[in-house]
Amino acid sequence: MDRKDLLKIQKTIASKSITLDRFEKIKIIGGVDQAFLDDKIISGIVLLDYNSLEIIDKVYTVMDVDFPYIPGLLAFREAPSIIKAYAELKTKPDLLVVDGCGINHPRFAGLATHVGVELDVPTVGVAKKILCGKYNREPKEVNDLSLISYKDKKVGAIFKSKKNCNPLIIAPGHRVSLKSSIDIVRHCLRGYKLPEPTRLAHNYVSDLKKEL
DNA sequence: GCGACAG
DNA sequence: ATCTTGTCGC
Repeated sequence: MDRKDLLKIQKTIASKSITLDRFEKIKIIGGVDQAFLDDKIISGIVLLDYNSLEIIDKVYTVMDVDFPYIPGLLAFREAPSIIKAYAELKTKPDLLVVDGCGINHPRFAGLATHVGVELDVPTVGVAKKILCGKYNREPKEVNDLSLISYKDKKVGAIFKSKKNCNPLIIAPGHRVSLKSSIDIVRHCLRGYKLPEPTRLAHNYVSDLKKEL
């Protein structure tokens, strides 16, 4: 498959993505992240109780990396491993927080959207850097935000989650509105820059990496 | 043409 | 993402 085929796949993914709230009341939320070890990719998913944000369960998978990192095509590198890890879960979360872009992507099909559509699961994307789009004001005060537009569409928000930390980029992945995406991430903050699902998933895979 | 560019 | 100690600043 050449680049053209991959872009076509992303356009199909984008056409299937939904930016409306199509999820059940959240009781269990999941966070997913990746770590790399040589030519292996480790995906870890952590399930948390949405109210207490306490860990309920964790699963992980290890796969061979078969695609390079190319901005805009991250999903082809990381989604297969995330999907495999998701299949290992006995209990499925009501929504998954993915580290990376959602619809705030050149073709509106970032990693969170890609995974959400392929699994038909509600997802929110949380990235640390902006891939595309523009916003009017840099949020400086904690809890402040500015909406991100791309090709005349509101695709996400740049949000100041913690003092002295760079703002987060929040966007709908699939089956979640922009407003809910922001509310959910806010709910999951516990004094750290990253929301608990993603933060704990990151700690999980980095710990696994040491043990393996 | 030039620069930017999730993890 | 990853390689890595100390260090500046809240």
